[in-house]
Amino acid sequence: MLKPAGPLYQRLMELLQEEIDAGRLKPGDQVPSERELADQYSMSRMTVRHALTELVNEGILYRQQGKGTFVALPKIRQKLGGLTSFTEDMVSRGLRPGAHVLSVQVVPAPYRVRHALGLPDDAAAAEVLRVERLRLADGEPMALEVTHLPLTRIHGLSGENLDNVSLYERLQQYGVVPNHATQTIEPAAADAALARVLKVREGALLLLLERTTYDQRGEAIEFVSSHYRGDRYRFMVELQRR
Amino acid sequence: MLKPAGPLYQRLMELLQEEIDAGRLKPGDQVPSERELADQYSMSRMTVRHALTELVNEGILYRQQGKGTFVALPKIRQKLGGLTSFTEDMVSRGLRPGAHVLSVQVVPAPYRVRHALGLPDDAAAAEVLRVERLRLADGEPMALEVTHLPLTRIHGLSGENLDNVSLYERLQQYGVVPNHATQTIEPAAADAALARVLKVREGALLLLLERTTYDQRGEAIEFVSSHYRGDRYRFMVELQRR
DNA sequence: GAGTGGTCTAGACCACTGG
DNA sequence: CAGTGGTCTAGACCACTCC
Repeated sequence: MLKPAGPLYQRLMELLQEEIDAGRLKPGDQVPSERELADQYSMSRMTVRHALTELVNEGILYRQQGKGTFVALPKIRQKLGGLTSFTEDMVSRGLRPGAHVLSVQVVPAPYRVRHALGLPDDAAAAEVLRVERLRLADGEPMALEVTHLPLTRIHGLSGENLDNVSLYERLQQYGVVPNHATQTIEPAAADAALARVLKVREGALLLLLERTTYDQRGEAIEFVSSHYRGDRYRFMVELQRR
Repeated sequence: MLKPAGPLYQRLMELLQEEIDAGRLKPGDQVPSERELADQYSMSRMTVRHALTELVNEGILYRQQGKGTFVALPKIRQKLGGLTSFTEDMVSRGLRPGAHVLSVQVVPAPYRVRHALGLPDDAAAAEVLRVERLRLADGEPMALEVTHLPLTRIHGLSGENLDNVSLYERLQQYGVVPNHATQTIEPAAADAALARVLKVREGALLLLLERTTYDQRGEAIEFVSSHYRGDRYRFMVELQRR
């Protein structure tokens, strides 16, 4: 039966999700037609469609005009191109995340950072908070992460207490809510400095991830440059056809 | 005015898109309220909502309950985690794509490929078409790409005429339509063989991309392993918060 | 209180699929 | 042909924001 809380369409979504999780609806199965569901749960067809549309967008169901709505294979049901923090990323891999803050400074933004964050083209006027953190997984070095935050958005955030803390969670307290990001990935090799902090040999394979994160309005809120150990980290992404 | 073709909500989407492209609606601007648009174009509010919801999903607009609907900054409006072929990828980078087929064979699927494609755990029973192609951009080597296709889906596809052709386009003729994919990315170094075909020095930095592509039903249709030149290629992805 | 988006109804007709 | 999803209407009330 439908749970007694929240919008109707969300309750129907949960109900169908549970049917699938419990195996009562298996991949490839046809779900009841929109008119049947509307009758069965005493709601209008538009409300049923709302629920089904959301589940289709999440890749849990798929529709075929004239035929019906069906349960997709489990593989689809992974998070698609999800924007996650390092903390969330490690937890989802079954690792214990951690951080050591190596340095926190207010610096004039270099050209690349100004460009990524959309700051004025005047280094003196464009100051950013630069946070350099060694990211750990199960206590071992995983990545060296350098975050640049425009000062305009985070007046109070000084550099204390960033050990073992998700910076994303901290930013939310300032009303800075990540919505989406663009990321580039390229191969790199460890120089002497990187080799020392990451505990790998010089020349070891690394993955350089550069990410610009935006809020809902499309305003840049951080630029992060991270060197991940190639022997410990493999980047995963879900791609969706349009 | 509204164009005289296709569903109403799509015509409204196009109209708003044009207003934005033409600069008559700028980032941060509030678009007319749903009730205003409904009045103005003589359609129901639900139809207006349908159009706006799609544009919000595409990251072109964003909504704030109680306040209004607004135009997002242009940065958002890139393709989000789009599943593209090598051909499309190169074209979007302004490069001329090409391919040299190095080998086409029917082989028993190795363990990794069987696993990725969800084939039976019996190498003899699980045969795949293995296509090895050198991918070019502006005539220069960009990547060595090894594609594995389950034979069950592509009875007629023999190995000819795959030069300078999008394999995706060819697959569509067999009713095999890519819908989404999972991809992993890790750093690699060129061994002697890779160095020779990619025209880089041995030990040069590469990016190893491994992709499993699925159709709408969630059935795996290909497994591709590609070594990209690190000096020419940088992987880009858009991440979306959920 | 006025205006916004969020949810919901009870119908309708069209386009596509399959027998 | 019957059944499916795709589009559309003309209302309604709720939740939230701002004044």
